[in-house]
Amino acid sequence: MATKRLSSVERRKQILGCAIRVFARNSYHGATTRMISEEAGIAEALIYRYFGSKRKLFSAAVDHTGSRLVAGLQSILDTHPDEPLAALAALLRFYVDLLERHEELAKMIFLVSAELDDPEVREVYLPYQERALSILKGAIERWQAAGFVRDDVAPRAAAWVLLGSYQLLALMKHSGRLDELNLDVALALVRPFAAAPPS
Amino acid sequence: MATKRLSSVERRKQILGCAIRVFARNSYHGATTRMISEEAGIAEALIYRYFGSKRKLFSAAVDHTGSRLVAGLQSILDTHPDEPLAALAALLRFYVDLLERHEELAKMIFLVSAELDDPEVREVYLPYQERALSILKGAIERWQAAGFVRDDVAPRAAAWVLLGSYQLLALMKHSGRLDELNLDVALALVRPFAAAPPS
DNA sequence: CCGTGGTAAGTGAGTAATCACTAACTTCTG
DNA sequence: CAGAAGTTAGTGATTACTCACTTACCACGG
Repeated sequence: MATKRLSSVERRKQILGCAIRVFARNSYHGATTRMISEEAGIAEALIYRYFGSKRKLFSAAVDHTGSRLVAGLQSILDTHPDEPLAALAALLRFYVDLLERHEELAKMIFLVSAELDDPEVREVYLPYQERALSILKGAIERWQAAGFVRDDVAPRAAAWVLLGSYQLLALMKHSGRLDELNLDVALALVRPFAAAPPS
Repeated sequence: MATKRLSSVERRKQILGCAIRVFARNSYHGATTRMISEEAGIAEALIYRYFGSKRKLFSAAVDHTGSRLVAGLQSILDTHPDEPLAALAALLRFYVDLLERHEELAKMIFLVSAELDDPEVREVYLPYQERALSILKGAIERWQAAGFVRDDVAPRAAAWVLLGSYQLLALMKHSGRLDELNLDVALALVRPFAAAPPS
């Protein structure tokens, strides 16, 4: 077709992006390699030159998603080292931004959770989840030491809740109820951490 | 085959049960009508006599799942009308029980969330979700009036969080980390409601 | 008690379409 | 011109779904 010729690394990136979009819209089994090739404007066979199989392509998509999630969390908690309230607000904003401006990535995280008994998916995704949990746990421990967060909060448990918050927002979004995400919900998610009741 | 002859209502129930199991294991697109017929020990054609199409069968499975979820919530909050702590504990136990003893149903809820941009699925599932939210919201409002729950908790927002808690537990379960669900996590989920810090 | 016929329950053998994937080919570009 | 980038035209297997058919059940007349 009128496809421009790309370098192999750029083409790989492009195919991966298109694949993520198609997987997000149709789930793994619902997406076809033909759909992906059409989204990318290339011949179906080219996918196999770059990724070998549909399954490996999906694994690459999961890997990309996980790495973006971890990178996002890391950067947020790095830029607010000792401002828990700002950090938590930024965390929620990060989630919402993911849901609204990077819908494909958001859907992928949800999709991965559903496809989590595929061994290959587990192997790629769970390490990222573990890193995300440990990043959150570390932040909570630091805030506890600084007296920002109640002492009787268990850091690992709180990390689970913060990570899981994303699932709640995603559920609201996919239900078409993200508009209900207001200060009330944010407060309900964040309140248990406050050393003193927030103003 | 050696299939016993059943009445139409019993056969319908049996096929639905098998379909839920197969859908839960393979997601909608991953499950095939052949798999379902084999699970039920019947000819594939019989599925179409009873349900018309794979999609309608899935809708029936979603409907069953939603109705079980709502019924469970309703019964829990009915049996603990003015004991918020007992009710919340029962709620978490209900979720965990769903995850451990009715794995197919648990997986279905997760699966529905992922398939939520299919209009037919939305149409079947969202009303159940709305009912679940309003059941939870009603309970929280009653507890507030009785002084069990802080006044600055927004009932609808809290209902979202309680409903979303299930997603967190499901994520832990599918990650193989349900063993981490201890008092700490339960407390992190429930603490924001307490009028006074729980003992 | 016995057949017996009507009907509901269930099956076998397909259909066209689509799936993931491949081999042999062409075209562009440094 | 060599090799990398990309395509064409298929492969057998599998998909959701259908149709013509058979079997078991049961009310009812004798």
